Amino acid sequence: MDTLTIGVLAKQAGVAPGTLRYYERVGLLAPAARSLSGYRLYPREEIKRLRFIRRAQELGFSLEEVALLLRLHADSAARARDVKTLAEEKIADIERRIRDLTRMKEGLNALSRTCDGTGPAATCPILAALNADQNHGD
Amino acid sequence: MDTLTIGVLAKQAGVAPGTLRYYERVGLLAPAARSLSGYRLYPREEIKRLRFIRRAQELGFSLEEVALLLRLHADSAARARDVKTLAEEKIADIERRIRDLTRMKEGLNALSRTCDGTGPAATCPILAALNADQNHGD
DNA sequence: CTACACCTTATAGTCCACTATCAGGTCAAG
DNA sequence: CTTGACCTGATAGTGGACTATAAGGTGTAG
Repeated sequence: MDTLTIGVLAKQAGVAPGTLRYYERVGLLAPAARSLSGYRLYPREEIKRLRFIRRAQELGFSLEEVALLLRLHADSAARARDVKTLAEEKIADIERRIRDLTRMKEGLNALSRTCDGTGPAATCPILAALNADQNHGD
Repeated sequence: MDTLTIGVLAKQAGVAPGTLRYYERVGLLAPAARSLSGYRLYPREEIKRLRFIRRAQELGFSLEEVALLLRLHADSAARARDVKTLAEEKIADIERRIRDLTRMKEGLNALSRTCDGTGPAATCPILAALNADQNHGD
């Protein structure tokens, strides 16, 4: 037959069987057909959907957003504009996170440069800065 | 008296009272002294420790790492080198996260550029790319 | 016929840093 | 003496994406 059990599909997709059950529970995968004994039987092309999910995840989309992308994909009334908007919002979101991280990194770099890494921690300007009475930057 | 109740200290530190109880539970704050009726009574200088915690958090340190920094700060045998190493590891960690996010952003930008945002989603090259049989980049 | 690998569901746990809720005790003002 | 704002501890919930465990049923090779 041209159907896959959960373990086979999971292996092909590079995920755990439990992940597929989880995806079904949260509505990311449609409930699979069942064998007489209750085993899930997936059509071979379900691997495509799983690849879609993984790629979208790698681009930073949450599973909820992936589900929306999949709905847009299946909806003949959906507009390309909606997809592009999602992508652009995600880009903006990622840029915000990069800015936050960059700010942290710069703060750490500034502190790190003040410490020559010798002597007791009591003399470490990094700890001194964290412990200062006033605020450092503002 | 020169002690603060949990609500007053929390307000001065800009956190919720529950946060201070939580910090005590996880060992970030020493158990506070108690009034006869069991109220926590904090010395006024505890605000310094809370500021230390907040600053370190803003630099990207987890509470566990903050606890370590505080231990180094209190330990006369600790070396400045250890503090600097922590900072450098955190910088490297942040740089990794920035690289991951940058990769995502570039992937999204590449896809986003391919879509002119007109027409039905079925024609959207973003969805087409997510849905492709082969892998996009490799 | 018996291993053994697979499958099923339900439920709970993970990480992190809190936040919320509950049932009750305390303190100060009016 | 009551009201209301505070405090206490214990316990559970949040978000996100799973992972783990338990107790059982199934499929197949030897």
